[in-house]
Amino acid sequence: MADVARLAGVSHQTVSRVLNDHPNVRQETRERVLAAIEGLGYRRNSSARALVTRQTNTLGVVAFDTTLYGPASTLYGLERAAREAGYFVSIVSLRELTRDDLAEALDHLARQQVDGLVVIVPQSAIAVALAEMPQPVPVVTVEGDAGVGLPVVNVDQRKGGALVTEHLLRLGHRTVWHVSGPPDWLESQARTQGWRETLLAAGAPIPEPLSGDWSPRSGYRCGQLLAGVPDLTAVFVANDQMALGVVRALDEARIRVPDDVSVVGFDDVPESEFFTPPMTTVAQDFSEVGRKAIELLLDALADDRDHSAPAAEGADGAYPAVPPARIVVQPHLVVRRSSGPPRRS
Amino acid sequence: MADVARLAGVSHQTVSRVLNDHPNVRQETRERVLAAIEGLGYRRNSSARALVTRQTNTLGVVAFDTTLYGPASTLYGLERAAREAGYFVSIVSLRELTRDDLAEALDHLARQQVDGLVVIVPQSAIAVALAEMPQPVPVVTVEGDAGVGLPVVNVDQRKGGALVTEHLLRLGHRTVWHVSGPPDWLESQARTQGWRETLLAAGAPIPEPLSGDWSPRSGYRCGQLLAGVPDLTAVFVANDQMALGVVRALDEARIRVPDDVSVVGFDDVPESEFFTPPMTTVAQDFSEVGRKAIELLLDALADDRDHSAPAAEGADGAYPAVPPARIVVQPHLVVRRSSGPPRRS
DNA sequence: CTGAAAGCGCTTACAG
DNA sequence: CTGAAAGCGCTTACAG
Repeated sequence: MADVARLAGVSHQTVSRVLNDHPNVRQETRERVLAAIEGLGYRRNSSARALVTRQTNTLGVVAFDTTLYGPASTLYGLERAAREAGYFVSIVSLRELTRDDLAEALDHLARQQVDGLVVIVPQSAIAVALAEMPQPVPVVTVEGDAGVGLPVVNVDQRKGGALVTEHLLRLGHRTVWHVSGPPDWLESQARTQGWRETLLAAGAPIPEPLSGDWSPRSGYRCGQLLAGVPDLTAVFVANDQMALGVVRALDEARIRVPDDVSVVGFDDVPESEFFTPPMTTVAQDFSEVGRKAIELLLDALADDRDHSAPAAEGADGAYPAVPPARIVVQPHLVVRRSSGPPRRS
Repeated sequence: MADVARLAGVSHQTVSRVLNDHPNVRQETRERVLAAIEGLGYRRNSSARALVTRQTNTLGVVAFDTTLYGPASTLYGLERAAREAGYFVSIVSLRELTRDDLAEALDHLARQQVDGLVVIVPQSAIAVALAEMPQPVPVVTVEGDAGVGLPVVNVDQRKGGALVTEHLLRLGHRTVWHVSGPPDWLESQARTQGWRETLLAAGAPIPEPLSGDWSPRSGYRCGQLLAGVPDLTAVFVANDQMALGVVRALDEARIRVPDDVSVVGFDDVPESEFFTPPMTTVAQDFSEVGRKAIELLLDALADDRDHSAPAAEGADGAYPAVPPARIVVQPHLVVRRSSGPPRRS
């Protein structure tokens, strides 16, 4: 910066001014400085800047199992939105969904002095744990709505479960069986709730749901159980991977999809259109979720800056009690060949 | 830090010494300082530290399409290994695989002053472009071996292609058709090469390969073409997603897998075991790739520090010309039901 | 083994 | 519109 100042024939804080788009710089001076910057290939030292501004311009993301399509897509949306807003993104993937791992991740990111955090917290216990941890910086949660008072963006999973169930009922099925995800996952709970409520509203019998761990293998095991159910005509499986396993197990039991049994998944992974048969499923706009989360976080950061200015605060310095922001993204049903009317028996 | 020093009754650089595990601190002093740190919940300011040490302790990763299983898994391995080594990881996903996007990504990461970079460069043109760009910090490439002189870790894709082809020939197929990935992808080229060499060595006819873009849809289109090939008995498809599409298209043409035609994929995505039929494929240890890449990068960083010390350098300050490091991870064949002996016609 | 001093490269009131 | 000065919170020779 000193070099730039010298070459442009100004002081170094004038250089700083043009770098920060300060208004009080004469046009001609600005141009001279810009030329010097260009000529020297100068690049501002971000550490020095962070030291004085107390902002690192980096956002932390903590996620779980980013090899799955959903988290990976959300992460992609987050990264893209953050970068477009001029932020760096630092990521940590949890090995396990435990309180300790989460605490460690937050600690790691705090060490880096991120300006804000987005945490993907799929389990209720984890959402609660997160809410109880000290939060030195603004936090936005994704899929973490356990009513714990943190800002959240999520997909309306309950609606998704309802869409599937309505679809199957409308096709003429008397009821719909269900393979849920792990019971302690929020997404899993909401999808199951949507399914149950819809059956209830329709006066349809409500079978005992089976549950898997999202993996195709667990779906396969549930499928083997389902193959023994008399009168089975329709199954709602809580994700596409498990649905694939269910179809496989039914196939091995000589039960045809959709001729004998309709199977519907959830997520609309890119493969699902090419499963045998192509899978009816629910699409979620993960990128949108990522974008919205960053939007919310940037809003929170801006609020934070406003409030830290010693302006119109309450006497006790407390923030006005605004309810935490909530953004809900709507899913939609994608009908393919794995679902159809029940076979007349 | 001043607070800690005061509480411990020492100067602030003694605090710095215990923080940096400097040997010259009396045990008793160290303990007093540690206690003060604990008591105050003190955490070192990383920006200030980075400013003076010129190390941010963060590694940059640039990847393309991290929603795919391979890149997502590699990223996971990278992140985990980096964090275990005490590094932060900052990620940028390329929207498009172009020179401009790559340059922009590197610029972004340079702005953050990462200590080192791992770049996943699947296309030959991109590998070349990367090699030509100025590299202010050590770089390790993944799947980027275009002989451009950068350190690289990759999977032996050629071997993978050979494993598949040998497997099918051994089952008794006269030859093996091939659906490759995009021709400008290095992984694609290597898999095709392994296939071709194996057919050649066996004296088998070499059909003209089809090619897709890794998506299930493109596999589906190729499958429709293959359905019209007389004498078709075996196909090697360059990834599992496309293989899924191929199977779907064959199925629609009433061609049964594996009864009529054997199909083999590549990658061993978690779903492939539950496809209908379960897919024979090639497994790659993506986490291992990630770990090795970080290992290589950390080595390079250590070398860099050694060399920047004004020790035993050549007169011109040039580094000794060691060839760039290369790590090759071996893939292995996973045989499932989608491949079998040809039908006697 | 420990402390006083300088400096890393910026930004930010404060003057002019 | 522009500059001289202080300071952000560390580390690192340099003394003692």
